[in-house]
Amino acid sequence: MNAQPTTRRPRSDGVRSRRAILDASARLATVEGLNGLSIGGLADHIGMSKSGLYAHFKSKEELQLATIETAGEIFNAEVVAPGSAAPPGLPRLWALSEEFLAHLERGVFPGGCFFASVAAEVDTRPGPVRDRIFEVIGDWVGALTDAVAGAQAAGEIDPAEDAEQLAFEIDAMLLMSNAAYVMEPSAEALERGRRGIAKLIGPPPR
Amino acid sequence: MNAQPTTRRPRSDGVRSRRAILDASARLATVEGLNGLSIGGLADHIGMSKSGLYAHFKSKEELQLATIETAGEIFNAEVVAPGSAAPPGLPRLWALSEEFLAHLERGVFPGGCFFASVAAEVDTRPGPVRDRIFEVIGDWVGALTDAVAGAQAAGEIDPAEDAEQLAFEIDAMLLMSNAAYVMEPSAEALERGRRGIAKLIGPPPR
DNA sequence: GAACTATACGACCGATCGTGCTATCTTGTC
DNA sequence: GACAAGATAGCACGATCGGTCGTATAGTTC
Repeated sequence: MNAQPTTRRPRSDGVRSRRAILDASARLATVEGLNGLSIGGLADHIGMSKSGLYAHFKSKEELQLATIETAGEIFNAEVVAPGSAAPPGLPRLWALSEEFLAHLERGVFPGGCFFASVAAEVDTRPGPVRDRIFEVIGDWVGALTDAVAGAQAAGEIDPAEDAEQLAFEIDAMLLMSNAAYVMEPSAEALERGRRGIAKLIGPPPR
Repeated sequence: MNAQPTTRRPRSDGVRSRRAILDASARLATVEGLNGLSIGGLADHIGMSKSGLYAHFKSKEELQLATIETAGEIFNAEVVAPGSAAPPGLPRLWALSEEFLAHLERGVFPGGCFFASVAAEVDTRPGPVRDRIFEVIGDWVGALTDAVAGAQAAGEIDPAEDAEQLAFEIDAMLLMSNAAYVMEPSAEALERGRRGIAKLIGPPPR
């Protein structure tokens, strides 16, 4: 439309602060919830004034949306990207599953899977926050479905199977592992998920 | 310690109010969350004054605990009891699953399964509220496990299977159906859960 | 109908919520 | 080193939070 020939640039310390805020926000939201997380509490947690923090966002909803974006990037970097690095077919499908379980065990988010934690909170509150969360979850399910289809194309999974259905079932195991692991953080919860997935698609290739 | 020989009796209108409060609270908590549900909001919702409502409970935590108890009774009456009425073995296992899916479809709780909704909120907050929720969930998983064991005893499921593992897998399908149904209330979410369970234990007997 | 008390209400408390406004630093550019 | 703009803190606001208190009402028992 037009030009802003001169400065609209953020400052270096500003972007550093913003990153720190959103990083803490994404992690804290899995414990306090997206709505339960208060501006003041978040500011205290990262040693900043409430108004100083708030100056980075126009509203709490914008903070929530930015938090979701950051959580999505973390999830992508910790789970989706390394999982997708595996060769297509069964290896990739198993890699995605194992990376998900591993990110639980690593405690990437203190309250378990960010999107599982947050979806339960906002699933009945229409608005852009809910919409964006559903989008990211849809992308994840899509990645699983694609991996299933890849395994079918490679002849490792019966092509007669409904790929979306199988992705649903695998995701069910992962989500259940997440819930069980948050309740009682032990290897058992993760192992049960693994065993469930193995029952669905066979043992991990090696 | 001492005797209160005479009147400590609640009044009839009191118990009616208390029931109405807890009934609304259990249902609203699946939308607003156990912490997100405010005393004032709940009072407005049932057309009562905040202080009048609050007089029934010593603290918000006690209201939450009573709410959980009420939700447990509802869940029991709507799902566990009718499911357990089916004959032991596969019929009962399938009945429990179908009753769970049916109570989602019936919209018994506007935010889906009460305990799934609320567990995600309190799973990282130690205290009596979390403890009680985990207990009820444990009872539910126990009922599923018992039903699996019953089906094994009847020779309908391979006795070599780990009953707890199979209960985990069935519960995973149900929880995933719940999550999907809350996101998009359509028969597809329920049907996917059914198909997943059928893959685990075979089609429902008739 | 009198006496008792569970119930319900309105007013109010201190704390905290999200959100602005303003002044003071800090950083990057010339 | 001056200067503009970005970043942060201080302060205050209206609303709402969980919670308390005194009081009026209505159900129960005799």
